[in-house]
Parts: sequence; structure tokens; C-alpha cells
Amino acid sequence: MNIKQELPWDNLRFRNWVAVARACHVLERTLAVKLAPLDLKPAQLDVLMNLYRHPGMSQHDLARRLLVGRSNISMLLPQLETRGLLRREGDQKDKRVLRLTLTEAGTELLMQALKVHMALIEKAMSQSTPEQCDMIGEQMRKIADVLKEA
Amino acid sequence: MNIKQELPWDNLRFRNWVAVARACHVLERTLAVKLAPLDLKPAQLDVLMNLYRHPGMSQHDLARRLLVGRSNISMLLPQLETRGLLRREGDQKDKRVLRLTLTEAGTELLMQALKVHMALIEKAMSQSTPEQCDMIGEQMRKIADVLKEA
DNA sequence: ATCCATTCGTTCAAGCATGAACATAATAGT
DNA sequence: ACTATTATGTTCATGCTTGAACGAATGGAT
Repeated sequence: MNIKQELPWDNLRFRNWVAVARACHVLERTLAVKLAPLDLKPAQLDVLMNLYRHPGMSQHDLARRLLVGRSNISMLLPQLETRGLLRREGDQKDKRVLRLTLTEAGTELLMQALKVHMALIEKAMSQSTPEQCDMIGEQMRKIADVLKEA
Repeated sequence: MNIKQELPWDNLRFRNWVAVARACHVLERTLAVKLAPLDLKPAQLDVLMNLYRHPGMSQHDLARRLLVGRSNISMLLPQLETRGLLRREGDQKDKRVLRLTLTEAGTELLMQALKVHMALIEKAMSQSTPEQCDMIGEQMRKIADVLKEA
């Protein structure tokens, strides 16, 4: 029973996943730096993006979409609301939920941040062909699905 | 100038990168849960893995390899050292650096954690063919390289 | 030999993310 | 109608990560 043969470094999937994790980490850190001039963190950008695409979301829905705890959202939103980037309005039918919408200023800032984010991703993935890029996206969506069941 | 045409949701690379980031996030969280019984966090596992492969590393080298601040390592290592998982011994030639090595217990725990990690990655990437898997790894390594220069 | 810059590790305060505990509101069962 | 269960959002204590400031050690320039 040679343990070396079972070590992950020799394993194809393991080594390649490590590369994925590293790339993610690097891009996340780089994004944080490039977003600093806008006084925006990656996590906050995620919030704005999701509110733009799904106006009227509840905090709970937002948390699930961001794969994050509800408390995280509760801590995160007041900052953005104070900055006038979004509104929180109580739902009439269900007085527990708060409906979230971007303000003009929020949309404006989002657009600026998206330029930064886009440019970074373009630079990162410019070396992949469209076919490769699609294949990667497809595989990653499968992975997320598989793990969500676990 | 229709702004909608410039929005990222329609952009191939953007959408597919979002999928990469989500998959990474999900796998990281899942790993944290599965590693909990061993009383080990993903970041700590990364430390053990790197020390196993590169015994005698300095803290500075470890930090650079993990893409993390030096202070992070300084905060992280004492816990692991107290648990008897690794040793920190001063270098004779350069009295600034501390040489890091795994103990028996550290190696032992690492092996158990690797089983968990491997199983998770196997499950995640089992739907990709070896060719797809290699391609993904190759592209991701390119991305990390491109961004490191930025 | 001495000074200056650089490198390595530590400490500290600040910001984030998490999970548990809680309060309030809605829903289902009886 | 009443109770029990579930759902939403908040608060709090904890732990992780970071960047800046620091001390100690090294190396190089003069």
C-alpha cells in the first residue's frame, strides 16, 4: 500500500482544481484593488449587480443568491443604503420582508464598477477561445449544481 | 450608444467567469463544512499541504505561495504549532527566517484532510472528461499568470 | 567600519463573514 | 380562534484577513 500513489498532487482533477482556486483568488484580490477608487468592495458589487438584475428582491433571496448568510446581508446593506445606493421598502403584503431596489446613484456607481470588472475579466480570459470559455462556464455550472445537492 | 449592448450579462466571458467564481465559492464552503470534524479550516489545510510539498519553507515564502499577507501567516501558524502539527525552527545562517516543517501529527492530519478534499473535488469534477479537466487547468494557470503581472 | 536600505517576522486596530440567539410576522393544524 | 411551526430580518460574540507600524537582522555602499 504505497501512499504516494494516492497523493493528490499526481491526480489530474486535484491539480487542475487547485489552478481554478488560485485563479479565482488572484482575480478577486485584483478586483478589490481596482475597485478601491470607487470605495466599493467585491461583495458590495455583487449586491449591486444582483439588485440591478432582480429589482424588488428580499434580503433573504439576495443572501441565497450570493451564497451568504442572512446576517451578512443585514450587516452589509445599511452602509449601501446610507450612501444612497439602494432603497429598502417594507412589503405591504408581508410585513416581514424588505424589498430592495437600486437608486439612480446606485445604478450609476454600478455601471462604473462594471467597467472595471469587465475589463479585468476580459484581460483574464482573453487567452481562451469562445469555445473554451463556454466549456469552462458549462463545467463550472455543473460543479455548482452537484455541490449544492451535497 | 445603447448601454444595454455593453452590459456584462450578455458577455460570454463575464457570464462564464461568474460561473467559475460561484463554483469556487460553493466548493470552498462545502470543504469548510466537511473539514470541520477534523477541526481544520481550508486556509489551514493549504498551509499543511504547502509544508508537506516544500519542507523548510520560510513564512515569507509560504505567504507568497498562498497569495496572502505575511501577517496572516504570523497569526495562523502559532495555532498549528501549539497543536503540534508543525515546527518553527530558526535558520542558522539567517537569523531572521523561521524554517517550517510538518510534524508526524501534522502529516497524519494532512492525510486525513486530503481524503476529504480529494473526495470533494472528485465529486465536483467527475462530470468533466480528462481532456476538459486539463483544458480548464491550463486556462486557469494562464489567468493566474496574466493577473500576477497586472 | 558605518550608515542606509531591504527583508523577515510580529503586533495591533479595523473591517468582514459567520452562526447562534432573538423578535416579529405569517402560516398551518386543530 | 388558538397554538405551534416556520420565515424574515437584526444583533451579538467570535474568528479570519488585511495593511500599517514596528523591531531585529542582513547586505551593500562608501
